Amino acid sequence: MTKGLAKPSARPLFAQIEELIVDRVRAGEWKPGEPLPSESEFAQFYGVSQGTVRKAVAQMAADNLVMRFRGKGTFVVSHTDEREHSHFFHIHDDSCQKILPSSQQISCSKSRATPVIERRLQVQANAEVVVIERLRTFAGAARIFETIVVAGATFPNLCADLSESPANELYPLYESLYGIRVVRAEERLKAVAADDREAEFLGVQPGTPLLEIDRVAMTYGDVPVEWRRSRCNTADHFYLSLLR
Amino acid sequence: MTKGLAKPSARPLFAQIEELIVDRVRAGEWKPGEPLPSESEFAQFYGVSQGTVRKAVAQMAADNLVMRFRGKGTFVVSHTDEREHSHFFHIHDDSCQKILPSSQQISCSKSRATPVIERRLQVQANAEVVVIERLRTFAGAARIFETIVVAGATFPNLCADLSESPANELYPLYESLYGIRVVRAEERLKAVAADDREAEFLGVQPGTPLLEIDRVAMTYGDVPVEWRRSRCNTADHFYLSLLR
DNA sequence: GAGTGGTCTAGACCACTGT
DNA sequence: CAGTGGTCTAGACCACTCT
Repeated sequence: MTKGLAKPSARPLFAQIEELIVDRVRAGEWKPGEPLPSESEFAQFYGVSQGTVRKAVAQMAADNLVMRFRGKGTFVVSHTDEREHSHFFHIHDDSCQKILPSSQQISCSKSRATPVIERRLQVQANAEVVVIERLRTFAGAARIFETIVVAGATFPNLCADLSESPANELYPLYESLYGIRVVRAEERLKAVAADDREAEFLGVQPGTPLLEIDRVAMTYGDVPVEWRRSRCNTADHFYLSLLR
Repeated sequence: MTKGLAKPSARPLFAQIEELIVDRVRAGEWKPGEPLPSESEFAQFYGVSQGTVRKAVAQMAADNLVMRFRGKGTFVVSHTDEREHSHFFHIHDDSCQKILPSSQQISCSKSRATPVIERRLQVQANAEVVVIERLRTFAGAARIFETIVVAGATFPNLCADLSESPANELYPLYESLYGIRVVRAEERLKAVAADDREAEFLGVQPGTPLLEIDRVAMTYGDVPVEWRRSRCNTADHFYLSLLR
């Protein structure tokens, strides 16, 4: 009957509603795992039809920000969820089974951002950062040497937190201890030669080809959270990429 | 008012309509680049509401089977489209520009399927296949050595076709000459050492780390069409993978 | 102006989960 | 049972394209 908010805006109503709800999720109004208000509640609150709210929330579900269950409700996704474990991990073994590696920490220390880190993490020149080195193992064999860098300002006590409760997966920890949810990532893949240190940790000859995965993980609004460089021995494994 | 087809089926109506329309596209009722009937025509034809057709066709658009333009209509996508060029090509240079390589054919010949080809291309043991070798060049430098295998039964005259009209991109050619549309692909990435032949073509030392991309390209219904192994010198380039 | 896809509404019915 | 999300319908209006 009436157009509702009747804004002369170019953006569709459902996209505006989506943005409003995403902002509230982002602000922590509902924590990971908690239910959002129902469609009808949102519709009443924003003065739009239920169909418009549905389209907004459906888009959030497609973006993996929320999960919907018929008869139960809509819930903020959490890296703590079983099904979210290893969401960004794409290594499979040669028989095409998805791998769940264990992690062993080599070091954790504070340092200063190098130029490449400044650019990829979008931090100030010479900013304080936390650097973690880890070795990841599948089926008893060390396969990945991993260097992880996060901003010290954002994760002030990460090394202490990790020594208190060693974590196999870091993203659930970022979420539970620092309230930061990784929602997307960009990975750049190259083939490189193992240097001496990597070769020793991975038990291969220096110069052995390794698959380098250079990842920037981002939270809402494409804000970088973590830079990670994984060097993988892909003798018995591969990185799976599905294109449509 | 009425439920329409009123099937007691578990699958939603829109999904059934989608399947019916996809089957017709697949059968070639509308060729790549041609317009589909309008939403209202489909709605009348199938005896469902326009909204249900909309949902079906929207899903096809999300799967990249069709493209929709307001005021114009819905069109079967074609690899001949400008914007579909290099749709499955994910190599960028280190300044993050997407690369459009040129291709130089090294060889094209008929051969017999090896066990790995049988499995990946899902052809009979010892089936006739066409094997193409190509060298791909960016900015004057050879960067990718590529081996391509397709079923001989499906592409009987491919070598002759290629010598007649050398093609930089093969998928538009599969589509225009054989009516086969590649709609999705699975890529497996590894780091490998260059063998002597690859090293010579790529101008590197044997043993140099190369990024291997092992791709199976598929048409409708996940039927394999082509197997391709690309070995890339990633000294100045990377493979981009976006995770959400 | 007629036809296209895109948005928005309002209401009905369904399947499912909780109590 | 009331409440949730999921499907389907019917109709209105809009922005855009072609003729």
